[in-house]
Amino acid sequence: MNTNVRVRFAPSPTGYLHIGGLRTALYNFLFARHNNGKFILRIEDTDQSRYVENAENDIIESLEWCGIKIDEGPHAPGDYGPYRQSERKDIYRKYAELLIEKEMAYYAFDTTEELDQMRERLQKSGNPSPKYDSITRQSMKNSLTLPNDDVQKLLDSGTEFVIRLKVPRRETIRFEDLIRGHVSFESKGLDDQVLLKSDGMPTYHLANVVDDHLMNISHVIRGEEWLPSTPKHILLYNAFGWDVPQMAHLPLIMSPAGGKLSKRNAETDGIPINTKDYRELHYEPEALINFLAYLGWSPGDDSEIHSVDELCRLFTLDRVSKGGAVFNHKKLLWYNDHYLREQSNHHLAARVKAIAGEGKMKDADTDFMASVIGLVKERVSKLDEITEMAAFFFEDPDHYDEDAIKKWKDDSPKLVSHYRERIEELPEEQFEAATLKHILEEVIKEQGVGFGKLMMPLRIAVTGQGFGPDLFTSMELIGKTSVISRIDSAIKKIG
RNA sequence: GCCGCGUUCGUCUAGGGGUCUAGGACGCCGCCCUUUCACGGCGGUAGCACGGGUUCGAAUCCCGUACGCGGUACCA
Repeated sequence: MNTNVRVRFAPSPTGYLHIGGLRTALYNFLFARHNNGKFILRIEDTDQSRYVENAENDIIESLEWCGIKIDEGPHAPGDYGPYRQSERKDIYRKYAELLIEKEMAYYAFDTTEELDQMRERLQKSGNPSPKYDSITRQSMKNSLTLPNDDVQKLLDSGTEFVIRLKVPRRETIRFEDLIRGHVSFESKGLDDQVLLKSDGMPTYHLANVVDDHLMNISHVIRGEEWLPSTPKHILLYNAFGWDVPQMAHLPLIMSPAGGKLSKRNAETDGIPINTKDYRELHYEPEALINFLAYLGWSPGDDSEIHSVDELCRLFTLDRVSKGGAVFNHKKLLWYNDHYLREQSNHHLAARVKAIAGEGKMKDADTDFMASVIGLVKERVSKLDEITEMAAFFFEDPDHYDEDAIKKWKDDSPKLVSHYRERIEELPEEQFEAATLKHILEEVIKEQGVGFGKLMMPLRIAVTGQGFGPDLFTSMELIGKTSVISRIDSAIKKIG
């Protein structure tokens, strides 16, 4: 096994950490851990026009929330920094110029307008995707067509320029993708990619190759959207005379509506798109991670539940699938309720209190809250649902559920009143589930009715709902005084 | 349009020539449990995109077709 595995997650800070990006990070992390390697975070902030202030922090916090630990990155010093590309600007320029020396790249002075004109002209003559390539570059303004003196003059006068990769005219570029196997591209389909922009910043293509080499990256594991630009990267590695890292292109995460999971088509399906949204909506990070791990990968057995540590042990790239995977929100919820139930009542009690709004729930006794949670936790799939489901333990019902109220019949007030009389006689310390149940049994016997005839109206009176946890245990928890006053107001309000 | 990558139940997947009348999970449906709603247990529904090869034998290998997705920027 390779002992020098170094992989990187290289997001651009143009927004919050996308759920697809999170999975890419996760696979990189799992791969690194599985192979005793390093997981590196590199911030690809070379597009200054798209920079978003808080993005970098969000990326780091989101990864941390998920239990993905960064070995090297902007806030985790290592031997290969800096880990922000904007801070490496000079490096790229040096390497771009090296390429010019090697005649693998050239200066180009074309303005945006000239580029547009070229594309328009070519499009008119029937070329649907005009490229700046080995043919068109001959009629453009660059150091290949201009006399050396003119080039020097332009450079000296501070004229804006870019550096472009000189893509060979006819060459087949092949590489072995760890997930897809043999992949090949013809160079004639590639354009002379800009490597260094006119603002002096590198494009992704240059920066990524230079950094992966300088940072000693062994495996490039990234989304499939990068597959078509990989031949350009191979060309660059070859031009520099560097070894090409192992490549692995991950299948995309798709929206149920089809297409790459994006803000527009995912949120209409109720799928949060940013990792931060999952945190704010109180999803369990373990569930998200477990779910995401299985979106495009499986260990090959029938298992479904694994902790991050187990995933590290199990994860291998050869078990990553090739086809895109549709995000299945229901399954995420299934994972979520699994991880929720795994937690102790007391632990959950503290968490619920922390997220509860101002009110009795926030100030509740933790032991009491834990008992309540024991009753409701198997009925919810997300933490915040507990606050809704458990509300009646803390507050008297302020309204009665419409569907439930249909079970409140003409004889309900009478039956409920009988029960009320009986439990009122109970001393506080005997206000217990078993006793409460026993009394109900006696009442229905005396009245000659079935269980449900009293049960449902009682439930509605006490909880306001037609469903919920065991009523007797619930009443015990709510307490005698409150239960009786709830019965009284139900009889008054519903009739 | 061109280039590339894909295609097993609705969804995520197992499967790498015979053990596949294709296995698991989510979902859905039914039954059981039950004071309700859940949990749980049991059972069920549903799939190898299509057409050609190769082979004694193909979900598995090859070639087409269709469909899907991605790319086609001085964005990543």
